[in-house]
Amino acid sequence: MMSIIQNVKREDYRGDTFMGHSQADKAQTRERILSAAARQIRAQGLESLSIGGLMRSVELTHGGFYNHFDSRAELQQSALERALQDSEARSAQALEDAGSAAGLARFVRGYLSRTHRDQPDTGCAIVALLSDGGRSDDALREVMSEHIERFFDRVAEAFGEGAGEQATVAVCAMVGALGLSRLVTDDKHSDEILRTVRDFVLASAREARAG
Amino acid sequence: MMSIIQNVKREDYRGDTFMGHSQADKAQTRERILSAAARQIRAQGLESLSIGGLMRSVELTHGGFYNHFDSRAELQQSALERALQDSEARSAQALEDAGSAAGLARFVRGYLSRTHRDQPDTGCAIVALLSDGGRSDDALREVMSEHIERFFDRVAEAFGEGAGEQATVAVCAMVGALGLSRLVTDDKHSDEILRTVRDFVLASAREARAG
DNA sequence: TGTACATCAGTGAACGCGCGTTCACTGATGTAC
DNA sequence: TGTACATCAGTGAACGCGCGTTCACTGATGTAC
Repeated sequence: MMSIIQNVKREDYRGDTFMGHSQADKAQTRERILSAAARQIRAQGLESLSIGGLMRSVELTHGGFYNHFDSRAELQQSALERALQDSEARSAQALEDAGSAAGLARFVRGYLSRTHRDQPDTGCAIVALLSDGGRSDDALREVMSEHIERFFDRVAEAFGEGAGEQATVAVCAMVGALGLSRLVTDDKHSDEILRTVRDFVLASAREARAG
Repeated sequence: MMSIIQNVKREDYRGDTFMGHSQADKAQTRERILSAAARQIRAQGLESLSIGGLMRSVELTHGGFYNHFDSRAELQQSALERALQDSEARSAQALEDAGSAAGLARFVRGYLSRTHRDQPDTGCAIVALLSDGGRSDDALREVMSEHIERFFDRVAEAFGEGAGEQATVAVCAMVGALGLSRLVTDDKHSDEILRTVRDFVLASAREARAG
């Protein structure tokens, strides 16, 4: 009986969630935990990470956590880095052809889209963790700061030479708009904030690249 | 012996922290707790509120908390409202003569000052709790949303008729700039963000009021 | 190819700890006479 | 004015609970022969 049940479970798990015991399997499990954590902190904040809840969300039990991370603190740091990388990769992709005006416009439209507003867990970690950053220890703060600097640099590059100040304003306006649009409960006003700032940034970028 | 010590303590407390037992005394104690909580959540977030820590910070013991609030949840709501009112009162004061360009300029300079950046606990609650808001229950979210709407309205009014979009951009840029300036660890860059956005908003306001 | 053994990812009970909350108690204040 | 009593803000021990962390154990996998 027991072995039948076990076998059935094994079948179900194969290729699904259960990963076997090879080193590659272990790395894959770690990846699933980390990926879930990176989403969790963007949705609910750095302090919302609980080992029990996180492991449950990837259908494992809490004890196994320590096969992959030394402590909750290490997880927080890794999850923050992952969350920032995730969102950086996304914007990097959009800005890939940053030399072209189209790339920049595509990035701005995506950043200030309703989709981005409504899916914080897969979106920009800087906005998702804007208030959390200042409350963390120096190591976490430094990680955030570096990614923010890169964000500014990337946008400045896309805006082009001599438009550094316009790029700075654009980044601040985009970050503020996304954050505020997520809190405003009136959908129409929330949409309007996104639209208004999007149009402003697009116009500013056109002007910068033309001038 | 005991009574002497007691008397000494009473003397020390008189007019200092101990408040007696009248209704006014009770209200004053509640006020001290609430005021500390409103600063605490701006410095460390809504979830950082602990009854023990809070009561210790106003030099009382945890048990007495329930003479003033029903639960931690009620405290969070009250503290959030207080924090938002605190910061709204500040900006209202600066914008008091919003009809004059000087009032608006004073507000913008104060909002994007290093002082404001370096003292989140007494500053704008919207920025301090920008990421926390979305994680709270509907009641707290609604409170934040209403204050955000008022913030937009106030600034729009100061910008004047027909400059609603410029006002929207200004609010987003100010919120983003303050939040980002708090995370950037390089002081020079942090200052530069504040300065750049301040100059942009001041110019935008001048233009709006002139046009 | 088949068998015996070692490895180690994952399990789940157990731990100490800090939290929110309750409650019996204290003692200074305000009130009634 | 002085005295006896009621009130109630504040105290601190105690509670149940969920958390991070540990650890003895399981059993599927990979390896040695």
